[in-house]
Amino acid sequence: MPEYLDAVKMSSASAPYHHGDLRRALLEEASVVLEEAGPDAISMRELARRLSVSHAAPGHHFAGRADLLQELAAEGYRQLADALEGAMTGERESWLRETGRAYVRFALANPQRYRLMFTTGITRGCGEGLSFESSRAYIALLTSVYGDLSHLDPDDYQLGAGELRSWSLVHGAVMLWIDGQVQQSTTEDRFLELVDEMLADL
Amino acid sequence: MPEYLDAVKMSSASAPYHHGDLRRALLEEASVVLEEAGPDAISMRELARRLSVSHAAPGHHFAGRADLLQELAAEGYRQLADALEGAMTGERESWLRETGRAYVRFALANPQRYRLMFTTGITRGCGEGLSFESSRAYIALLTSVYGDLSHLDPDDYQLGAGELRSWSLVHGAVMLWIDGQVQQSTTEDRFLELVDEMLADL
DNA sequence: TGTACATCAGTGAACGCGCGTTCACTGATGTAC
DNA sequence: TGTACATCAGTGAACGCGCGTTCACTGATGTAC
Repeated sequence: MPEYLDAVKMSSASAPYHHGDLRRALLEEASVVLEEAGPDAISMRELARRLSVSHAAPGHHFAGRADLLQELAAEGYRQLADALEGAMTGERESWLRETGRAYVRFALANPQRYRLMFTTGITRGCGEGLSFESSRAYIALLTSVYGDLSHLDPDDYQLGAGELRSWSLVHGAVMLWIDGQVQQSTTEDRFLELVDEMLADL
Repeated sequence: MPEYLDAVKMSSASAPYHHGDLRRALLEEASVVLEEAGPDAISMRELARRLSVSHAAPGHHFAGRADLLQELAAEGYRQLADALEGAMTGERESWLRETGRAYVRFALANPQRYRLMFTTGITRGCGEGLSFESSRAYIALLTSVYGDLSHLDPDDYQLGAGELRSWSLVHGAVMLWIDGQVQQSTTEDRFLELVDEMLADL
């Protein structure tokens, strides 16, 4: 029983006037809708419907639809950054391969979240939280390619062939999979094997 | 002056009752809207508005919005297939690199068309025309990787690491660019240079 | 401990939007005789 | 060459949908005294 239902516990069977933690419930339900039907399927009214709440209620917790989507994306970038950073615990030689594996696994576990993060332009003109987390993920990616970044001047950074190659490889594989472009009969396990093979001699 | 305006030529200044070639005009205008604002921005009413025609008129030429989008996608796949096939005229060793370059250039010249083709699921349950052209493009891609495909049994084909690597690389680079994930200050020319570098030792 | 009151998080009705699709219609075109 | 008629490609009004957002409101909560 989710924590935000605490408010209901002691009350009668009829729905309580206050939800308990509608904000969190909205984010959780939005995640469900997201993976069920993609970013476009998320609407304030749909979420309200699913949570048996009036369709104006979400307005008290998010400035608007865009605000909610940014929050979802930020969550995703945080998880992705954590995963990438966590993949660089072993020896330096393994970083590139391991972050690649972690990257693809995150995306395949959260395909529509990944799509939201990378193909909807949600990072354009976004809030601080989102841009902080997405920067973290990008820095982790750069680190996996170059190791130490201390010699790198943030104000003078230019996209390089190294990170473009690695990022394109994982992003491409992931997007082909997510968008159903990979031959139908390929199983997820088989696909991951192929990805590992692809990353082995990166 | 587009050919479909022939019908207007001889008439007075007032709009003629019949358009001339509304079907073609719809496809052309849809291409414009597509590149201006992406696949989601294409609607039958918007196209009708732009062509100064009643909003029900497009219904006489396309079974529905999906039908029109499939036609746009099919056009794209035909162009892509032509470009890839055209890139394999030199010596065998250059095929992979040259098709890669052609692939990326097609996508960067038609970014939203590319998005329509690869990220909207438009090929699922599509008509013959579309699936024929997209197959042509895929076969060209396979040919660039393996050369002769005659030993390959179409009924027994399984996705291999070779085509996954090449396709992921170009698809990934292209999608990152199209979705604005590449550092803003990177120019298109610079990006193409990086892509060529990336493809040089494929 | 009790009460007044501010604040917060809900409700539900309403507005305005754009969309796809359907329908009876009508003007223009082309063909058969 | 002229005329009757079928066919085609438009029109414009209407229906129903879901959406985001706004608004005056009200019920619940928590705090000050």
